[in-house]
Amino acid sequence: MYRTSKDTQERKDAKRQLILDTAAKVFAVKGYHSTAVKDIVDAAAVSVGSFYFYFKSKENLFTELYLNIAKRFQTNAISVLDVENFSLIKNFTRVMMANLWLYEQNRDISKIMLLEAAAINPEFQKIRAASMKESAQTMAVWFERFKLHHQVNIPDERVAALIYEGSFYYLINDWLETDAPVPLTDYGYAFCVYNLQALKIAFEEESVKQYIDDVLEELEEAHHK
Amino acid sequence: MYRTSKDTQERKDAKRQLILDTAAKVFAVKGYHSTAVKDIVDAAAVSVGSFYFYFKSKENLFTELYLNIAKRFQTNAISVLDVENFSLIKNFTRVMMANLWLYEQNRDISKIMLLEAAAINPEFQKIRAASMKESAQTMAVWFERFKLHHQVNIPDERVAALIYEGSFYYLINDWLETDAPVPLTDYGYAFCVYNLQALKIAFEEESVKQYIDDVLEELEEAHHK
Amino acid sequence: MYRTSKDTQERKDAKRQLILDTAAKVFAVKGYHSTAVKDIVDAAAVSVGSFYFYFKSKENLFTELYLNIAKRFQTNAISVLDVENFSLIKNFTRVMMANLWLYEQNRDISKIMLLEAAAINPEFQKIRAASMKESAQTMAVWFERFKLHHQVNIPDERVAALIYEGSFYYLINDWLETDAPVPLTDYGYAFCVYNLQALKIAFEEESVKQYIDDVLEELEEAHHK
Amino acid sequence: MYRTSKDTQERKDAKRQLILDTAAKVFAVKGYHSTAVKDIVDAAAVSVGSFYFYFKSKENLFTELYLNIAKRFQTNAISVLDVENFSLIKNFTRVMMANLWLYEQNRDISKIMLLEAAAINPEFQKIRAASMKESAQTMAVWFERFKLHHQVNIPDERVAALIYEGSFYYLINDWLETDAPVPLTDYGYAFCVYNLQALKIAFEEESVKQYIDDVLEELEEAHHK
DNA sequence: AATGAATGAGACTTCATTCAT
DNA sequence: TATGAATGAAGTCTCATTCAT
Repeated sequence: MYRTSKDTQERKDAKRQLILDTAAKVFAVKGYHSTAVKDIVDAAAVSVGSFYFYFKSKENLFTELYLNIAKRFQTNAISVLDVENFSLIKNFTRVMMANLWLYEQNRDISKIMLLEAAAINPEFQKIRAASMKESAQTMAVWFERFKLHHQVNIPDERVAALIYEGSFYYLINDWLETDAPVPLTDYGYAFCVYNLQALKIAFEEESVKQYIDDVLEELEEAHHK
Repeated sequence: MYRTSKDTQERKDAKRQLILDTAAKVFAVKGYHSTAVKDIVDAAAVSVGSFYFYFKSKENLFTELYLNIAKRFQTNAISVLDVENFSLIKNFTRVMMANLWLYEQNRDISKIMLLEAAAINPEFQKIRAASMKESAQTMAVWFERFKLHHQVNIPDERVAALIYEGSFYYLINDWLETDAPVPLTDYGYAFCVYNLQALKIAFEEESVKQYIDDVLEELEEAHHK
Repeated sequence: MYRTSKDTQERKDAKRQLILDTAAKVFAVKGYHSTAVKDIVDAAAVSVGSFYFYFKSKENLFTELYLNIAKRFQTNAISVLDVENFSLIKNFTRVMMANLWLYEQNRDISKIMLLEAAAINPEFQKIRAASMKESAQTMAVWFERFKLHHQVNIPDERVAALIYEGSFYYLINDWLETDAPVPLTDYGYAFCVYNLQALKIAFEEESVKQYIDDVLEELEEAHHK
Repeated sequence: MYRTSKDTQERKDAKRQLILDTAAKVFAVKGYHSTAVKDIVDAAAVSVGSFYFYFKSKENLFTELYLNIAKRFQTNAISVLDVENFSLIKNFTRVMMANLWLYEQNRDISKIMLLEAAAINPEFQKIRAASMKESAQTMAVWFERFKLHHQVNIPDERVAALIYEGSFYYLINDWLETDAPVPLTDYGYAFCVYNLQALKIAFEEESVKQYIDDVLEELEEAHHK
């Protein structure tokens, strides 16, 4: 019994993950409300019973999906930081690009984060609001540090953080609506410039361009390993 | 025979509007999907039959609501422009504030625009996308003009327009989630500064502050008439 | 007041008849259950209120329509009889053709009689059954008389009457389903032969053909006056 | 896991059939349009969900019911034929009686076939018309063969087939309306005589009576096995 | 662990009829 | 008489969840 329990656990985990991944795909295409549990289990080739063995409810599954993704985004942004050796400008640019890159890698998931999550139901709003607040908070801390070390002009860090997040999400959102999307790098530079200038950070265009190329290359490399 | 068709028409219009307004309120509280037609008609104290006499379907009503609002925002922004006499900076600041002000006036409606509209169903996405595209287009034209007349730096107007819209919506969104919201003017200045700087427009802080005060006063005045 | 009452009455009757006629047309196209009162009043360009001023209910209107038609058919058949001067064969042939002719003249109405009337609701069945029984009874009396005056073989008049009616209705029914119907005379002869033979009545083909031509001519003539 | 898929399948089939049979009964009493899905599931003691698990819609169920019956009637008629050894008269008589017998066995279902099916809705008319056309076609082929082998007089086989079908359905129809119906044999002879004579087929009364008795006995026997 | 048949609350919508004008 | 806005009961169907196997 004990010898097989590890295998069993692995199989369980795999099935759970399969349902989670499939759900993400289906939600992205049909939207949360237009997706029936049956749609998910059919696509994943598992039974309704299994679905409810692994997840308490449809909403529960969605919440888990949402929080998972939120975490991944946070992690991804941090992965490109090198606080010790890089300048704030470089780190900021790298974070912006890392986030754009991650969304580009996961169109399906992005749609869920941005479009669906907003309208599940009043209860879910709280979860979403908390997650967003946390994310903005991280940004606000950054902006504080900018103020300490740079010649910047940010009347209100919290507002700035929100605006930054919004600018990011809307850009992505538009990109998701477009069927044949433009490559990320085209958006990237304009996006970085807009936000760097918004904070009144002085930068050299060539440096920023270089930072962008570098971080994208790194991310691709890490991804293909 | 009905006394005068004018009376009747007026009563019809009033009832239709009542349903529309009530629906906006209920949607804002419960969300589109959690709101049953029954909830709306109960809140408006009309019968289900009346609902379907005035609107083809629940989704249809929502679409009308959405497009109405979109139009109002467009109109409101234009109302504060004075292209002949005002500088671009002044006009831009006024437009930004007019939009913020309108959302502040209509919390319910705003919630619908931003949160619900994103996830009605795949068909509705098209309507929403078209509306958003139009809105961004207006902004992009503005940014073109900035480039002609000012010392600015906008690598890509379309991206800039999207980012601007996003910055706006996210700020509002956060404000909607907060139960005891901060007065608009506090957000306003930080918001204007962020976006003016983002375009690398040189401005004097005091002038911008003055523009903001002026336009808010005007809007209030026009509103109370 | 009194002077106009006759005019008023005429106008009332005309409107009532208009609704009745229009209803017949709409029922024929959409069927009783798929036809809404609104469909009828729209087609007749009258108001819902008027409809309920003249008729107690939708079912009531249908019943009246049905009984009207049933009566017209009875009357029409009788109109071609000449009991004194014509032989039974001639009279029978003339009746068969008169009925076929009347249906051909009123496709709409026929559809109602045959297809819709059968499935209004359990209550209406009684009305319909009574009407049909009466019609079959008339036929049964005829067949009695055949037995007295001719060399015929009819084991059971009631069954024969039913069968005759059925043969008639089914032929019409098929003709109604066909989009480009064959002219009546083509059906007529085969129909008459079938039923005359069924009763084992000896007849001369040429005479029957002549009877058919004569009666159709008469009916057409009477119709165009 | 379900013990055996065979058991499960059997239970599924049984439940499906239960719903089908119950629906037939309820439709026969209340008529298609007056019967709510709730009426059927209550009568069958199953849930609404089950109804829609087994059938796509109320109309769908009805169509299946209708086509099933149509098929059974076709099959039943063929079962009494013995083309090799029996004369055409004998075979024709046997078919007529087999059909009458089957309706007598299934009053409920018959009512559906004859009365309800005519007025479901315009779309269903096509299904019904096709089914009836097929049935009449079978008969027309028979009549062709009569012409080849017998001294008959059928001016138009297609019309004759329609008339025959009509005579049959109307007889049954009347019998369905009557609360205390006459035994079948009483109808049977008169019916056979009418149609044999209608085709001008010479026959001996005693033989036909014998054929009738024989086939009814056979059918009863086969039925009780 | 797994299956999928079964459940039933609840959603949307229609439409015959009423009634204020 | 005439109008058509208003009503709400009733109908069909969906789907998240449960549970016997």
